[in-house]
Amino acid sequence: MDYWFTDSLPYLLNRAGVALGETFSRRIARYDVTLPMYRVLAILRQTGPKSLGELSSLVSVEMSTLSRMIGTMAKAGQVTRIRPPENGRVVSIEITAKGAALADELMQIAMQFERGILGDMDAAAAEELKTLLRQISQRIDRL
Amino acid sequence: MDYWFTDSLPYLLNRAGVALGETFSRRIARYDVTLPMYRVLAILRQTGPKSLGELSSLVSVEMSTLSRMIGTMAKAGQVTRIRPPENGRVVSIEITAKGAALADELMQIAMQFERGILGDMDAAAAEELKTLLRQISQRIDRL
DNA sequence: GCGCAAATGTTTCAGTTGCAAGTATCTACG
DNA sequence: CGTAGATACTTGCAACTGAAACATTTGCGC
Repeated sequence: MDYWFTDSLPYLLNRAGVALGETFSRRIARYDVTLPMYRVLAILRQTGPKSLGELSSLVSVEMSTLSRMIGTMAKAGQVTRIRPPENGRVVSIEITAKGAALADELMQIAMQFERGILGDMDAAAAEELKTLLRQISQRIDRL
Repeated sequence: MDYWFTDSLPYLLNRAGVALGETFSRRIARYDVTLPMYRVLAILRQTGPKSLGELSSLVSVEMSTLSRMIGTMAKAGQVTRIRPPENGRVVSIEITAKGAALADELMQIAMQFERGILGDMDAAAAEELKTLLRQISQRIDRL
């Protein structure tokens, strides 16, 4: 046997991802923000308005799910939906001042969290890890 | 700004994990097996019978969800639930011959899939990546 | 310009999930 | 022994999800 499932990339990736996600979710739960919501806030905050479709692929969430999520975030005053006059099909999602403030606060927590995880890990190794993860995503998209 | 969300570890990890999972799921869909089911089969196949609780933590799935999943897998004749006489609380999940054959077939696909992903990536780099992922999981469990 | 296909979101509905409560078994302690 | 508490799993129920149907807008071919 030259293949060990528990040494396979998808398994290890899923395991680490779920563990990270659960832990971080608990840490931001008191803000009444779920992890995917945080991702939306962070991306809007750092890269400006996005259409639903763009957001969907950026945060890896189904568009129908995201549509509803944006609805509740809009109700909470964190984002707004805008129909740009130049293209009535698209919905541009923009972050509000309130949402931006929240995003800033949460990103502080995320920074600390990531530092805690990478901790004493070699900085170069961490960078290498990230590069590999990016390569993997790209490779799959192209597959 | 010294923090870029889309360069953060949880984001990259989730992105790669979701992409990998979706692609592989599609590839095994014709066997009527979901990705978590495949994980259960592969683990049982390679490491022998496990209790529900053990399986739950190994495949990162809630026990209640897993309990129902094992129910449908049992109906499909892939696994059996056994109450060990020496401990009536536990349910030992064992893979059947049919399940084992299926697991073998799916693991072949998984091997090819992983080779396709890692592709021309440096073997040492891939090993390093896996080591880092293991470290991250451990570090979180201990956190 | 007009009709029709494609693009982009939203809604509906059936199926799934996760939490909390329930059940069964075991263990420890008086 | 008997009973309180812990452990391991299952089930009920409300909330959530994804696929498909729907609605709206745009752009293409004629």
